[in-house]
Amino acid sequence: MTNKEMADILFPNIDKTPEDYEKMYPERNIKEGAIVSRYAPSPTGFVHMGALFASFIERKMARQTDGIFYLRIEDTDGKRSIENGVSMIIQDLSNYGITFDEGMVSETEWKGQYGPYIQSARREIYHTYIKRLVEEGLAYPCFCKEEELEEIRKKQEKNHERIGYYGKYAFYREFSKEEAISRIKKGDPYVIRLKSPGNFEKKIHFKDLIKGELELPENDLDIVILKGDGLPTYHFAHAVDDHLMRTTHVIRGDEWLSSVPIHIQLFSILGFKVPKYAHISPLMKEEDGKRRKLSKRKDPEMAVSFYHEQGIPIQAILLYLITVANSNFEAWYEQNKNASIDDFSLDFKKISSSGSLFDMEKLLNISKNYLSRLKASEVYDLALSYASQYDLKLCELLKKYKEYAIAIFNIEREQKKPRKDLSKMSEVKEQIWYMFDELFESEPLQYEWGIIDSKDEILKISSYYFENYYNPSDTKEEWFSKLKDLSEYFGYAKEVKMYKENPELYKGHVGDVSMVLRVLLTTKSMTPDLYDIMNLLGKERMESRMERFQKNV
RNA sequence: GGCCUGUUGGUGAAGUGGUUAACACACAAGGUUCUCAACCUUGCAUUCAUGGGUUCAAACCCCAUACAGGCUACCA
Repeated sequence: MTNKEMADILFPNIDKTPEDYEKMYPERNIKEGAIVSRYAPSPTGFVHMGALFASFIERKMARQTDGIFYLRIEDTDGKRSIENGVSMIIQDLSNYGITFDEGMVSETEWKGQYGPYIQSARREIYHTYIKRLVEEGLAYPCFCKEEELEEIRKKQEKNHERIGYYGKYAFYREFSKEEAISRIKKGDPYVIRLKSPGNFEKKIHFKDLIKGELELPENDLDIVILKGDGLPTYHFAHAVDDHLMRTTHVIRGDEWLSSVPIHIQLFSILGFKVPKYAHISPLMKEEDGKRRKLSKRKDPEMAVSFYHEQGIPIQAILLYLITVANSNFEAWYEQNKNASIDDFSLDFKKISSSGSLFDMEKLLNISKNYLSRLKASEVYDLALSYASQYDLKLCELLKKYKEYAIAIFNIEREQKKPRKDLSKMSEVKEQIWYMFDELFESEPLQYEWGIIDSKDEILKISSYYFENYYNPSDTKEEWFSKLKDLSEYFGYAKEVKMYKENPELYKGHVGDVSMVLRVLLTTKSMTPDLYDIMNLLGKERMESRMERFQKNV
C-alpha cells in the first residue's frame, strides 16, 4: 500500500488540496512593515487582565503599522469551551476599546476574507493539509492508548531518559500501513502524529522580538497533530491558521516559548514561511510573599469586569497597561500631555522579558491623574454611566440635577493644578453625597467637628456669620477676608501663623472657624473648596442645614 | 528528572563594559493652604540574587549555585 492510498482511506472526503487553499487565501495586500496580528483565545470564560494586556499589545502593534488585527477563536478543546464564550470575549474586550478588523463578531459569524475564524469550522482545511502530510509519509496514524503512553513515560522515568513519544518509543511510526488500515476499518480509535525529522542534539536559533536571541533543541517528538475527535492540536492549528490568515507576527504568552521548535518544524514541513514571534511575559501577582502568574481560576478579581465594577476608567487602565509594556511611555506622556495612546509608538524591544507585578496603587494613581485632566462634563458622563449600573439612587440624582452635578465636579477643576482626589467612580458618592438634599436629609448625620465642638459656640459663630457677613456675590477674596474678620470677632486668630506664634492669645484660628461652617454644612471635616460649596448650596439651603443641626443635635 | 526563560530599592523599571545606578508609584520629613487632596523641597539601592572568573575597568561578558516561572497532554 502506498502513502497516497492510505491518505485516501484516512480522508476519503477531502477533495481540495493545499494549493487550493493557498489560492483562496492569498498574501495580503498591505504595505511594507505592516503587522498582521491576532488575539486567539479559547472561549473558556471572562477576559482577565493578562489577556487584556496581551490583546492590547497585539492590537497596538497592528494599528501603529497600518496592519490588521483579527480575532480567532481556538475551540479545539470542546471540553473547556463554554456557552456564549465568544460573545463574552468580544464584549469584555470592546469595553476596553479592543476591536478587531477581522474575525469573529458573534458565536458563529465573522467578518473578513480569511475565515472561518473559529477553528471548529476549519476541520476540512486541517484535514487537507494532514492528508498531504500522510501522502508524503510525514504523518502517520497512532493507536496508542492512554495507558500505553503512561507506561512509556514510566519506563523513561525509570531509565532517566527524556519523556515523550520519540525515536524508538514512537512505536507506530514504523507500523505497517495495511495493518493500520485494517484497525481503522475495525473502528479502533487513533490519532495522527507527525513523523518528526528533528534531532534533539541539534539546536535551532531564532530571534524572539521580546526575549531576544534564543537557542532551543530541535523537536524530535512525534507530536499529535490530529486528535481522536478529528480536530487538530493547538500546534498544528497554529501553523495552518497563522499561515493561511497571513499572520506576520505571532504575539502570545510566553508559556508557548518552549513549543517554538515544534512550530518552526511544522511551518517548515508544511512549506510555510515562519512568522515573527514575540512572547509576552505574564502579569504577576504577589501572594504570601511569593509572586506567581495571574490566574483566571485563582484570581477572579483579575477579571476585567472587576475594574468596571470599581468604575476605573477604561482609558486609565489602558494608560496603565501601556506603561507596563513600555516604561518610557510615562515620560513621553508627560511631554505630550494632550496626545493619545495611539500617537505613542510601542516598541517590542522595550517590553520586559520578565513578568511584572500587577500594581493596583500605580493604576489608581494613573487613574487619578487621568480624571483630574478631564472636563467636569466628562467626569459627569463617567459617573452617570457608572451609577446607572451600580448606584441607581445616585444615577437618579445625577440625571435630575445635571447642571448642578457638573458644577460640583467642576470644583477646583479648571485651574492650573486641578484637584486630584478621585481615582475611581465608586468613590464619587462618598465624595459628593452631601451636596444633594435628598441624601443629606434622608440619613442620620455624623458631624466630624474639629476643635470647636460645642453646640453653643457652633451656633453662635454660624448665625453671626450668616447675619452679618454672608453675601452671595462676594468674590473668593472678599469671602475669605470676612471669615478672618469673623474669627477675630470671636477671639480666633485671623491667620494661622499668628496663632502658631502666640497660641495663648487665641481660642484658635481662622481654620478652626471655617471648619465650623464646613462641618455644619457638609458634616465632613475634609471637603473641597468651601467657598465653592457655599455658592453651590445657596443661602436657603445653608440656613435649613443650620436649623436642622440646631433642632436635632 | 530533562529542556528553556527570568532575577536591578517596598513596586514598575532605565541602564548592556568606563565619573555620584535615570524616571515613576509607594513611603518619610519639612514647607504651603480654610480642611483634605494636590502642590513644592528633601530623603529613600555604597550596590544590581549568591559565589567565582575575564578585564586596567562589570549591573552589563563567561561559568557555577540558589530561587522563581514555563514546557515536558489526544489543554490551549
